[in-house]
Amino acid sequence: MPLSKERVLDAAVKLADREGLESCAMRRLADELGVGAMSLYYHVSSKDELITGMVDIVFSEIELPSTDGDWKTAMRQCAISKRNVLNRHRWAIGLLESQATPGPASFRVHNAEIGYLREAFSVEMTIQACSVLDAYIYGFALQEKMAPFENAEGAAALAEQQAREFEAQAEQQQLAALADEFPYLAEVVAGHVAKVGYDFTEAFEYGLDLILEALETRRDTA
Amino acid sequence: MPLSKERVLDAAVKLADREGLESCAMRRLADELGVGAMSLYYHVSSKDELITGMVDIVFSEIELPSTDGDWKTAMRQCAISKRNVLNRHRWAIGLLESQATPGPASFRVHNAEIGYLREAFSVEMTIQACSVLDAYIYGFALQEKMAPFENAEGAAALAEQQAREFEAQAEQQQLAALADEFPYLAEVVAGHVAKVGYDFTEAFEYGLDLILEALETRRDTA
DNA sequence: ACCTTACTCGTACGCTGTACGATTTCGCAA
DNA sequence: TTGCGAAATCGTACAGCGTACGAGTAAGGT
Repeated sequence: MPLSKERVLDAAVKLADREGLESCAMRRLADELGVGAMSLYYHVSSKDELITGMVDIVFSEIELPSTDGDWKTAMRQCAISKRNVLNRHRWAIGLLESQATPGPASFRVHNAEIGYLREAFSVEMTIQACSVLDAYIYGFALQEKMAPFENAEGAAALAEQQAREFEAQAEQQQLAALADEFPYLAEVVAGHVAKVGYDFTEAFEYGLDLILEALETRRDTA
Repeated sequence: MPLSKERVLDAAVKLADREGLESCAMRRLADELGVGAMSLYYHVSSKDELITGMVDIVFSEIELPSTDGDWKTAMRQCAISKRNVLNRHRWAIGLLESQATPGPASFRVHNAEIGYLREAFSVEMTIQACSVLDAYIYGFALQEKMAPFENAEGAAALAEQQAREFEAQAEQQQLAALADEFPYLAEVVAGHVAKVGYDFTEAFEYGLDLILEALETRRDTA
């Protein structure tokens, strides 16, 4: 099977998924493909182009619902799919919006989103809605990426474990001082997250619906 | 004036502001301070610690309003200050929330935000509100960072310029085909942004108020 | 048989972070 | 003043990075 741009990009995405973006070096990627390092440069002009291509693959995985339903459910599905894709490819989170030259898959997604919204909103309002929703989705994915746990149980477990260490350790004074200095934060972390945990999916959809409903209200009262 | 951790971090932040994070290499930073490269490692144990320190400086610049006023104006001011700080230090945008170990300034900010919200909301709702607002702010900053223009006039100028090239160039067919393929996107870009431009500050505050009002409504109807 | 084109890859260069050990500088006790 | 331990500085070296350059190979058309 010959090398090709597609094969290179696919391998790069898989490698980044598996071992992180920093492991996705040219020599390493070439090894993965059983090929010399410089061979990659025939199909990809630079590492920047490689990453641009990888990002566009990520965009292409976003599912765009048909234009049948109303704008709200369409945007909702779109947002949820976006978050899922971003969670499959966490390395892409800081890059999606920071690409100098967006690829075709990026155009496709934005065009579809604007299409859904234009059905119900003015051009000005469509731009605003797109901006707010996109910002929320990327920002949420960013938070999710850095969180040291995966789900509600994990969050509760981690918080509880830290509470245990809190009592057991000799650093107790320091941590107690910390809780003293930041009482509100301590209340939330120790008093709530440790008990019921934190469910990212639930939190995401709560905020998403909050924004969607607010947009609807703005439209009706405009 | 002797070297110190503070002096190193300050110089690093200034260098990153001026020439970008990628220019902030250890040797370069040492030159900036008129010092050998390895001298930095006496005050900072690794580049990671350097960056963690830089991020905490950024957090420390966020202005936290007094707890006198109501939660809404407090959170509004806080959000606006956050965006301003993030725009002064664009290199920090992808890093703020991706730090494994948040510094004290980060705790301080989150504690204050939670404090404002707890005055009006339940613990659960406070967590949600914090999550939504933070996600929006970081996401918006991310969009702003990658945009190839700075303000409304710039946006209009750029869009218009591209429209000119659109007609002038031999690539016309390609671009026309692009506009054909993505009609909604084309309408927004060519038909609106090119005319009235795009004002980031205005857009940011529109979305911010949208979310703040939605939170207020949720609280009152709960 | 020969040339062209498409493709692969070895070597080398300048950059990065940083481990290690030598060196310099400084404050304080004798 | 001298001497000594600690604090601070820095030169060298190494492994890794992206990639410029040019040599090498394989396949297809004449």
